[in-house]
Amino acid sequence: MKLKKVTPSEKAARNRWYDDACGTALALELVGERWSLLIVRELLYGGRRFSELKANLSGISANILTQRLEGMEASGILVRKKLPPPASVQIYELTPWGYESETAIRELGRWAARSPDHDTTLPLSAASLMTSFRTMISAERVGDETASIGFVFGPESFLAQIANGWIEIRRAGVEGAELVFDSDPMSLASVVYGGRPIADAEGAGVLTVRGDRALAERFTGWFPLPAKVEG
Amino acid sequence: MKLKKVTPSEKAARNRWYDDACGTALALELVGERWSLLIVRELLYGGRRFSELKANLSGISANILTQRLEGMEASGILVRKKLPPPASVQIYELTPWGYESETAIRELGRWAARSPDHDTTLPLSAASLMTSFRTMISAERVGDETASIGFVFGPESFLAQIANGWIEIRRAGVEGAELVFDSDPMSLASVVYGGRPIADAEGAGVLTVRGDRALAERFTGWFPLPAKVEG
DNA sequence: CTGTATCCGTGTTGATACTG
DNA sequence: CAGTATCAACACGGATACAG
Repeated sequence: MKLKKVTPSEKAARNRWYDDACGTALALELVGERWSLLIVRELLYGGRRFSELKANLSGISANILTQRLEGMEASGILVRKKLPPPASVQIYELTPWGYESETAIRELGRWAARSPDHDTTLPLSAASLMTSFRTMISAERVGDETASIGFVFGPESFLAQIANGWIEIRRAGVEGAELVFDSDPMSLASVVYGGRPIADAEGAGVLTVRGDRALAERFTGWFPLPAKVEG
Repeated sequence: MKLKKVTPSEKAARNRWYDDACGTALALELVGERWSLLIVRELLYGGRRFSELKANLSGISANILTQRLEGMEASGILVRKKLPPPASVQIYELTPWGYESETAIRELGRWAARSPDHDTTLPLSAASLMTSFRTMISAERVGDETASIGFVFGPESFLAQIANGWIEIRRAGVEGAELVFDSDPMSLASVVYGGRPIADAEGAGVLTVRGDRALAERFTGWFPLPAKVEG
């Protein structure tokens, strides 16, 4: 008789455990495997399809992505959904509890941004950049300004609402925004975090500004990077 | 001619990278390997020796502990120190930036504590328990109380200062504390998080209370666990 | 076209035994 | 006590083949 085949989910279930009541240890069991937390990051602004995830996680292979999605579905971090016809496509979406991991994701990023090894010139996904805005925004610098700002990155678009020194972001059309950046994530990052002047990026043809240009200039100063540790 | 030998640190240096400017991705490169963040957790209250780390990280093997300590030393998260004679022992201690990771560690723990898989009856190190107190303390429940509370776990002891609804903890002798718990981490956890009455734990001989007994009773109510998600 | 399963080479991880 | 050496098991990622 053939030995019972071990399915991937069974393998995941008996994965190594830290056997530790500490919540941090459990967090590492839940999302500590390679790629897991970056997948969650990509889902922070709404459900995504398999191929979108794969495209935004440069270097991940399809089988690993499948494994991670299975594992995190089993843990209750995300769910598979079938969009109603005529779309009828399958997407992966965070559960409400899955969305709650954003704070931890941001705190990890805030901490690591001070590393001597942090390199802001590397590629960046749209979701990373949006999350970095939510992490790095300085309430002091924003002051009492309110604004509605759109971001277009090829097929993806986001709408940000600035209020009370804070920024809320969701995937949405940019209609009605006072200001719209049309760019790619890396180029916008080079302006906001790399100090590149907007005019240079526009001149290089990698960024377009529509709407309130003065607001655009102010916006780029709202996200100070923390001082790096001596490295 | 012989090929150049690859040293461990060189190996670590060319470790797989996510190639992502996102701070969270960098954090995962820095402390995302198995055990790394738990080692940091053990160091949060001061430098520890190799053997103390190994003893408190149940299941880690010596070679892995060595690798992780090397890697995190290279990343600037911790340093090796030789204590002056007559101690003359070597300890590993977080750098100031390493200590800053505590916020992220706590947020991961806070998030995972809501998992259906969270099991508060598993073993726990003293550092985990102290960190969980710092994570879970409810300012509302503490109110305006101030107190000095000691914890003795065999050879380890900690001193906590309660003020402004918050708790600061350091390794120190418990002399002068208004209240001292003498126990082991799991037993104290069963009282604070498991609802076990202090009297039962004392009756079972796993916990001793010295000092302000009424304060001890109040203390056990200051750390509400978040509601679990339906699992 | 969108995923999912399987094979395979390689590198990482961990248990045990061992050394200064 | 503080690690190293060795070796087996597993995880990763790429390619490819398959399924809805």
